[in-house]
Amino acid sequence: MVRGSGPDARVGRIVEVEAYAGEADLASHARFGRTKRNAVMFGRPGVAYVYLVYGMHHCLNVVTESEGRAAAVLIRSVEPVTGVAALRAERLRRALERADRRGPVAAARARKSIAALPDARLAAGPGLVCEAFSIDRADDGADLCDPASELRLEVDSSDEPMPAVAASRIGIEYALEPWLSVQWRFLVPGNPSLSSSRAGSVGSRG
DNA sequence: GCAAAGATTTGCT
DNA sequence: GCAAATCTTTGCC
Repeated sequence: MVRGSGPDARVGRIVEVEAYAGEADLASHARFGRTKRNAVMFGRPGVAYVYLVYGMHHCLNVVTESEGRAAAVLIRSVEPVTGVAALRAERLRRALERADRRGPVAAARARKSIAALPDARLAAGPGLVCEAFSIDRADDGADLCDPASELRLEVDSSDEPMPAVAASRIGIEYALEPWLSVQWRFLVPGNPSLSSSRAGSVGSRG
């Protein structure tokens, strides 16, 4: 995944994703049909579907199926590759934004907290990916396959192929079976940039 | 028109 | 371990 170009580019490897497959998938935003929010999911593939979750965090998805079929892949975790300083700076900027509303003590805590983060943890979660890569609703509908796009997907052929295992999806307790426990989360086992908060406890059976 | 819950993260108890 | 922050969408009045 790439944001920007030249020396200022921010680049990371996607190491954890979740699939949401069509209107029948009771865990998907498409389960109630087409809405203003999920409209791009029904459009052509290779496009970014970005939405605001819990009123505060953005999540990045890649539309996957042909037009009219509402499927997408949620980018859950990214391993920073280049532009690490910029990723950290953006995390810090966002943390300070939140902390400043609670006073100087909170701001100092936020600085310390971001500074202590290992590089690998800068985009270790769907909301954090969007913070570190400055992704918001402005990117909704962007063509991720166009090399000229500010935000895009690229294949690094020099990379070793990464092993992936399947696991159950996260944060969809409202869904019914079989959608609740279908193994549609895919991750690179042991990668230091995997999301941690709920991912660990839900269990990542391979 | 209003209440409730959500594909999350953080900070305090 | 739990609640808060905060806005979009659904579902019911």
